[in-house]
Amino acid sequence: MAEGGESGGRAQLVSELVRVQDLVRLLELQLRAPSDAASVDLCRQLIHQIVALTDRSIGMARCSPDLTAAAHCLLPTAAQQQQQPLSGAPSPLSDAGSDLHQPFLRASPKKRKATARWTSQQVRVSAAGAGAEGPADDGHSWRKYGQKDILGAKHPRAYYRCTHRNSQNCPATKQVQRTDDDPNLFDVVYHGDHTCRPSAASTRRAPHNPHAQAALQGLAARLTVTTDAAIAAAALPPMTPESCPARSASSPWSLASPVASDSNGCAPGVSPCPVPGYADWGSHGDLREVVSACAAVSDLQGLPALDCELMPLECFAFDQSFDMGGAMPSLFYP
DNA sequence: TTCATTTGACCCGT
DNA sequence: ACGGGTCAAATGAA
Repeated sequence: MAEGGESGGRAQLVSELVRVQDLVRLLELQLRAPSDAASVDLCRQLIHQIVALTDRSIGMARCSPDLTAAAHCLLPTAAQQQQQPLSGAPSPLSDAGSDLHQPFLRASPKKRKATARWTSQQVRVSAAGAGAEGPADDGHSWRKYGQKDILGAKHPRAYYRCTHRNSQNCPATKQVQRTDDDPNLFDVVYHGDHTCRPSAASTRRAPHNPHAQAALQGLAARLTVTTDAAIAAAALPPMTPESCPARSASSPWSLASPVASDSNGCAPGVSPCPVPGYADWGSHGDLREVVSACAAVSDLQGLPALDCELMPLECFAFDQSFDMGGAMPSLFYP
């Protein structure tokens, strides 16, 4: 993206968010260490700092004149979210978003056997650390049951269902599609919740598995949690280059952080990695989602004596009661 | 032998 | 008719 001149406010906001990112990396490092009371305390301190910084960033974003327009575009009220139709998605990618979500947001399922009560969550996942064939393992075992070429999309969409669908009637499915603009990125749409029991999940990891950390790293550095409401927001009529000049017209999607800190040979250490995509953070939506990832981590703060090292990825679930009005997409600990 | 993947056909909503 | 989602037979890998 070619933003001509970045305002001081935005630069300051980005600076704040860079600090947030550094704190998240510190948190990641801390989570790698053997967890004891001291490390848990340190994690909590880091989380407090992250929360404080994100609060400041949000305040800056709301006060910054050149971001408020974008904020109006991207932060609809909860009432708006409920009222806005999901039409008008501009790209094949957003097609995956809007079209796929309609059956789940609207009462009537579009496809046969579609479950109207299903929820859906979208994430954009970097595949840099997981090979070119697909995004990293998300902790569940999936079985591919189909693949389709999607109109207007360069890459086919793969359909997966939970391996335990038959044995445990687990309704979870996901769709994975490589993004058009970046082959290293995958749009993953999760439908339904896993009802399969952990004990029966043959591919479950041992307690000290890297995926637990990958989950947190993903939150902080690789994943963009995009709720239905956010997708709806992305498809809002006001989201036009005219009315939303600060926003990139390329895609309603955004990558939480361009830094694949654990996958590009760039150690997720204290020293910050180069951030090649920062200049591309052209929208408040992008910034907001970075904040979201941080806030998701901060949600862990309230956990009693959370042993992050031992926490399995499956402990996370998307907070479906997420309120776009004032909160952020978050993960909760069931 | 079992399980996962591939892929063409089918179903269903628009 | 078209496009997206699912089914199920064929195939391959462990």
